[in-house]
Amino acid sequence: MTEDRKTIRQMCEEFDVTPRTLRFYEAKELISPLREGQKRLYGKRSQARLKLILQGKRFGFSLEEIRQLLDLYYIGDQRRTQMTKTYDLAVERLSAMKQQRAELDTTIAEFEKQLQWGANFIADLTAKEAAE
Amino acid sequence: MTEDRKTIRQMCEEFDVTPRTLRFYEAKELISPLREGQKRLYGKRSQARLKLILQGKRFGFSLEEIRQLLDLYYIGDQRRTQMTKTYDLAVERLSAMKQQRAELDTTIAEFEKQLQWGANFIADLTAKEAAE
DNA sequence: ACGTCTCTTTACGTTAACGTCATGGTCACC
DNA sequence: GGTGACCATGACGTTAACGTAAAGAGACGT
Repeated sequence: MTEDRKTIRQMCEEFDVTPRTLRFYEAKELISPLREGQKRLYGKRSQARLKLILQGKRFGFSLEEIRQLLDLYYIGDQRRTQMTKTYDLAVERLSAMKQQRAELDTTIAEFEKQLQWGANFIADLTAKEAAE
Repeated sequence: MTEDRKTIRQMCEEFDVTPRTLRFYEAKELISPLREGQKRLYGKRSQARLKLILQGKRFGFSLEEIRQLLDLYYIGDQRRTQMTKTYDLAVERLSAMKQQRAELDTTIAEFEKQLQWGANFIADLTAKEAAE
């Protein structure tokens, strides 16, 4: 028993979110912390899920999409049909991510070229003004 | 004169957006089409900008951020101070994008591992049921 | 007992990025 | 000269993802 249950405040500091955010995620059934009386206690599982949620957000997934992805990580005892559906969804998502990475690659490349051009432009401006 | 001014409807079809979206972008000063009487006419510049806007959106930039980035592409006659500021902003953004790509890479990797695990899990389930 | 934290729930407010009418002008076509 | 088709400008509605304020319970120090 690794005894690492954290209060809401501890969670907020560790993951840099507000209490409201955590309660919001709970309302959306993304996390389900334990209760000690009234107070929420976030165990290991909740912490791991929150980490995944924040990861997902950084890649532009909506909370609803993230909720579905979480099912992949925490399967448990579902029926296979349901699982397969989730799995298929994940496969799609993965290919979307690869597609996105490809686009990101070319965008970065173009962007770097553009930046180089911008740098030259600024250099030109500076030269001109020095010459006056 | 390449005479490729398009109406709002033509733009919508070509870029798969609604008229409302184009007017909205205009209100936010992201595009400024010409006018023929009352009607909007989108020239080459507007088309190029729209393309960039949609690109930016796919990478999670907000419209406001995109507006700033567009200044980098269409500089014109600004003062150097302003330019340099914009340039610096772009450099930051580029490094953010590279960072994002790195994260994306590891996420894809983890995700693939997880998917493999999920596939095995499903396979197990199937085997069990077949055995019953 | 009192004040002060930290937690709780409930509920209304906010921002971005449009969607969705409602209303009205203009032009070609029949 | 009416009737669509396409355009315009308001102006109000919508969704996601929280923010923020109100009101109250429980534990703790003095």
